[in-house]
Amino acid sequence: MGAVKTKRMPRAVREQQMLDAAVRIFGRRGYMAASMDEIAEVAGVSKPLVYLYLNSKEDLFTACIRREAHALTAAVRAGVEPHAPADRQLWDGLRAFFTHTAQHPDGWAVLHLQARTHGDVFAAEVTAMREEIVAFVTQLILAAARAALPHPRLRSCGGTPIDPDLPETEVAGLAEALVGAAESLADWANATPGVTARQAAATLMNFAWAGLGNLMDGRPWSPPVS
Amino acid sequence: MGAVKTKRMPRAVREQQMLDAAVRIFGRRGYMAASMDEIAEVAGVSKPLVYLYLNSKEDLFTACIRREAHALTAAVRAGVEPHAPADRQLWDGLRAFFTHTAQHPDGWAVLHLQARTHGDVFAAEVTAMREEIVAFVTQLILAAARAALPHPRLRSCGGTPIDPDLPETEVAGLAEALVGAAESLADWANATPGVTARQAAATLMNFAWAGLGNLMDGRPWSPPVS
Amino acid sequence: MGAVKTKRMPRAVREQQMLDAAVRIFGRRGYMAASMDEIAEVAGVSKPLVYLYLNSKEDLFTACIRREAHALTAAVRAGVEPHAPADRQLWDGLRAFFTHTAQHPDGWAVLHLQARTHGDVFAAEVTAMREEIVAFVTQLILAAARAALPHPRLRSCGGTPIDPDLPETEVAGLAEALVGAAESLADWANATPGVTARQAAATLMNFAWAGLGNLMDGRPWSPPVS
Amino acid sequence: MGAVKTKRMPRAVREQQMLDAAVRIFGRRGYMAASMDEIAEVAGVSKPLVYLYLNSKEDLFTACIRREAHALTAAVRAGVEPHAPADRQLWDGLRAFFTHTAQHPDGWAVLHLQARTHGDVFAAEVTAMREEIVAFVTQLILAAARAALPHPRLRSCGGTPIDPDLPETEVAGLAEALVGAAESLADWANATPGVTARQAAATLMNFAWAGLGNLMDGRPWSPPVS
DNA sequence: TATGAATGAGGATTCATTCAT
DNA sequence: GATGAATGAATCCTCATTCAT
Repeated sequence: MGAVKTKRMPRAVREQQMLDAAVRIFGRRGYMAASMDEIAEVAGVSKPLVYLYLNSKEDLFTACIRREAHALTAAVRAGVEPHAPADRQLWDGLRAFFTHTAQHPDGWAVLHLQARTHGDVFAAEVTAMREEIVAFVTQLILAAARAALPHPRLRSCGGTPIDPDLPETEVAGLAEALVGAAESLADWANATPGVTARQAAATLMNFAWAGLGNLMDGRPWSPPVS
Repeated sequence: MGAVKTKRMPRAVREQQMLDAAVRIFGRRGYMAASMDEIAEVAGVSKPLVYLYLNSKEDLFTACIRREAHALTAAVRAGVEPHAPADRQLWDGLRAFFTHTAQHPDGWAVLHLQARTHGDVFAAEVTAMREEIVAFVTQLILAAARAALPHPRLRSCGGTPIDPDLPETEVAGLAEALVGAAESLADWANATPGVTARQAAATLMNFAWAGLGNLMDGRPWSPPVS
Repeated sequence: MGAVKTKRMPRAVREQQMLDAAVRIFGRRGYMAASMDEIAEVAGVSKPLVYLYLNSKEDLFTACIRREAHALTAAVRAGVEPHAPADRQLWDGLRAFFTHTAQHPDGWAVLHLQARTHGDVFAAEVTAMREEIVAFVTQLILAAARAALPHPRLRSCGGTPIDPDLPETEVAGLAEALVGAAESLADWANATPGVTARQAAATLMNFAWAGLGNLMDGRPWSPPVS
Repeated sequence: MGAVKTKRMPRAVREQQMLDAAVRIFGRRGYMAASMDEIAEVAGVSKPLVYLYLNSKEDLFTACIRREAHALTAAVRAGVEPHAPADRQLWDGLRAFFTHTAQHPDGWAVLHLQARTHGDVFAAEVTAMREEIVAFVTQLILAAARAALPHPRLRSCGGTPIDPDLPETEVAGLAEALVGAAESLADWANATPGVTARQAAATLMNFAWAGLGNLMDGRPWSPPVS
């Protein structure tokens, strides 16, 4: 069942094998339900070796989170051209994101489901990554807002914050919503056969960009007085 | 510690005490880390009684999920006027949703974090609720689309799906995105001091309604040819 | 092999059974080599019950030390008449001591061998008891010194310390030596067939009270007829 | 940390380094708590080399005991002049003993604490050494007795045992007591700041040679000026 | 209705020990 | 002569679950 038993590998290689196995098991069973026994077996290695290299279940899980977080952000970064217009950057980033989550469902489960559910220590680890992404999205939103400056309602105000209707908290909320929607769609795309990364990205772009566009146009939805 | 020890309560009351305790512990510790011992203690009851009434840890957790799911959907339903216009319904529903999740953080944690992380059996339980909400949102989207029917591009088509540009999967994706964004914002609002349910709802309405509005207007964002 | 399996005992009884087993195993195997498994088996009980009642191996060992220390000091105290002359008190105390250590070899091993060898926490536990005994002996030595006051060289000094030749550290050293000798003789008596508690006590009285020098002078201390 | 890593040492040297490390670790952590890993690290050597040279943990511990036992008896022997009077021999021997134990606390811990606590095999090893010392002390006691022969009560008996009041067991007990007192005082002196080897020896000489009774008579044994 | 007493099963972790180079 | 790589076997401890009353 486990990996083919190859003996005497250099440490670095074995460590990757172990992380592979761990991500798989943690992603499928959950942090607590995962047993070090199973992880070792899937890694094709004895349990003591796992401890020798990775110290403890906690450390192993942290290592998984870090590796997967790094892989995900790297994938997104690699998909984006830094100097493209904001909508293009978002589109590219989302495609990269959905592609990666579709190709690494266990890693995505580790990040999105498991890490946030098993203690602040682990949660903090993902939060760091998430904040990086939220910051990236926030920047895109602001860039888009700046691009929309010629709009009459905005033209007049040349300072910062760009728009009184877009205070910091509001922008943070928008970014949060967008990221949350993306995360949800990733699960949905993985669970719904026939939905490609491209389609998921298109759906979200439609949803978000058109919405944000209107926002920038100064036509925000306004709550009833109630 | 735990509930005051009162003897000989009617079964229904005792059961609620147990579920209260269980939701609290499951929500805070997670399904696996929660111990029946602690739950019984917090409930102010002996462990065998918990088993007598609720059978097993699994059943207890399921009961928690059901109760909290029911409470949440009931709260949302209670907040919405069925015959109001779609945007009003969405606005009311979101406010009810954010209010409830803010007031029942442990219940929300059970539904949003724990139930989805510990096996398909539990996940299915939330999925049912989620689908109900997604269906509700889907309906609102379609209602909005219908309301936009006078629009030239849509007028001509009288069947279902209403619009060739809005096939079923697309609408499902949009609803999914909206719900996902709402879920994320609930966490964000709970974690960010000073963000009220109303603000969270407004943020999401801005984000979503304006976007959907544009969509209905036939100005969808279109992906670059790449 | 273990105790007869009797079910459903009140907690206090079971706890004593567990301590009995633990003292036996700890005394024979040593703290670290003793396994909770074996202790549970010898106690005729499942392992979880041991943990339920006594928390951890450490706590269990501490409980053993305390119980045995208490039993030993109680035995010595019970053997001594508080108002008898010093030599009589010493004689009685030693007999009680050697009798007890002979009858509870495992308890004695726990106190004398194991507790002192496995970490300061445990050592401190015995040290408390030992200091009590050393204090008792110190008192006897001082009492004897006072009784010897009529001696010309001592008569003249009526203050404290009674004798410039017996400063505090010196007396402490003497008491330490006596107690150490007693401890050693307890092991020796247990290991040497045919040596009774009475003989061990007599040997030590001779050694300590009369001194080897006096012994040579043919004036050995002789035990009262009792 | 650990010894400086020097490569390619002759076997004998390496072995001593290992024993040094082992005595230190065994003395401080105890036999069972000591790990071969730590010993190897402190010795500045890889674990397989330890096994290559010393076979097993058991053998390593035995080697430690032997080396330390030998060192201790050698130190005592070196301190004693074989043809001096008995009291002088005892005095010198004790001083050498207390000096050595003070200078080699880890070795002393191995002999006095660890070796006796972890199984008969090791205990036997120390017992051998102890018996040698007890025999030496026994001889001194007998020598002293012979020196006291002119005493009326002893003169008449020319056989062995020299004195009906000093049968073999009795003498053995006295020697045992003296050795036990010495061992205890060694611990006490090591633990009590400001107590020198000389003072410990004097205390024990007073105690043993003169006896508490004589002490009270104001005739304490006094160390030669040396 | 309610519980004190009890356990089977399993999980994380460590350690002495050995290959293969 | 020396070591990085690897493991079988225990050990402590916890937990969901059930009797017997």
